[in-house]
Amino acid sequence: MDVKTLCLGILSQGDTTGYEIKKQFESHYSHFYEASFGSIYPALAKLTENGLVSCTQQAQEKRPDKKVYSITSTGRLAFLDELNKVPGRDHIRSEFLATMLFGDLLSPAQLDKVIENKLSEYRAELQQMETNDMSSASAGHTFVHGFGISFYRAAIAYIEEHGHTVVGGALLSGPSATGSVSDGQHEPAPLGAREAAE
Amino acid sequence: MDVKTLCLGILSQGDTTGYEIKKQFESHYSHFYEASFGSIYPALAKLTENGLVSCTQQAQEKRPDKKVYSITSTGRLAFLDELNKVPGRDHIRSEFLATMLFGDLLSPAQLDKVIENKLSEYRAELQQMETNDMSSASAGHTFVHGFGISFYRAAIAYIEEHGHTVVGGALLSGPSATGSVSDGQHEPAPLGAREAAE
DNA sequence: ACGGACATGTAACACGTTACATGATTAA
DNA sequence: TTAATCATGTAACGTGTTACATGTCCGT
Repeated sequence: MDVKTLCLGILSQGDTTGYEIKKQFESHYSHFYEASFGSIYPALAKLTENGLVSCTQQAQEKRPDKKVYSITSTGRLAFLDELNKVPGRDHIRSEFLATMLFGDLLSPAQLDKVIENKLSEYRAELQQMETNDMSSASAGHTFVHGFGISFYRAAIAYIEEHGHTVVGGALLSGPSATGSVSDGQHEPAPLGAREAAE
Repeated sequence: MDVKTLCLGILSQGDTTGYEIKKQFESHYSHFYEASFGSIYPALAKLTENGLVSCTQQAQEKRPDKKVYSITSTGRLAFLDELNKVPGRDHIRSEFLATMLFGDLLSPAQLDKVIENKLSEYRAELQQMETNDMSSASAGHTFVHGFGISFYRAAIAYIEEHGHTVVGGALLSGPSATGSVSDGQHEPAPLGAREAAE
């Protein structure tokens, strides 16, 4: 689902501006979709060009004209059409998991740090979501919000329970995992000319 | 994490070809990363150009030369360097969730179909993962595999428990939204304050 | 005869990010 | 004065997908 469609969806819930749409992405949608101004404004322009939304310019004293967008009936149909498509597969894009996948290459201390970091990140995210007031949200929003919470809970529980197995694995297969591991503050190898020929 | 880095990681586990790398993406990595030939081959070429991998051409009778790539020591360092970066935020990219978000626009029947479809998809995925033999996998692979399983379990449980709330919501927001539904004992607020004191 | 596995690669295209450009207002 | 918020937009760039090009071998 691209930014154009997501904008259309947001506009289906009420008229608003590009600036506001960005803020919505940052607040409720940030856990599974995001968008920057560089994609939102062109998306809105394109939608207008295609007649899926209309735009009312509101002159403002000392600021750029505020452009309030409204979804048109054509736009509503197009969005419904999009919603009726069979949704594609989900993807968990996670650099954390990628790191764990190759965790055997890291020292136990580093792995531990990565795990603890992600754990507190997840916990913070979870707490923030749990304190969110959903009482005035639509059923759909509430559902998705709850999904996010349940994802974070499962992830936290899993990592708490199994994170150590990777650290253990690293200990066993580490070529030079001697006691001198010290803190993660060690000199990382130079590898300078890596991008030299770019 | 881009395809170049992922290829480097795969090559850190043993020499192989571009074709084989693609197959690995399809088999164990498909749940959270993927890549096509159109990105793998150029990535390998770039890595070779930068000296992070080396390539041994193996002439074959009636096929293009098979190119077996090996990670170099420079490549190993570069990959380690990458792993030591603080991993970025995770993202759940899900068209299913996007659909649910705007679920109020769909008819109960359609919503139900979407939910049931996703549920069987998840169940199939889960079953496939659960029957996977991980006994010879590294600790990292096992961890990530388990993470996936626990994600699918949580998702299935959540949808089973709360999917109906969205369908219910759609029913309520119909043309005649009788304001008398307030029996206080109803479905809203699935999660959130539920176990705040856990 | 036809599709699929093997095996590599290129080019056009889509889509999004980052950084820049502009510029007023308000709170620390 | 510094930063944030308001408000819109463009251009360069990165990164990846899709579709194409090339050609053999094998099973049905």
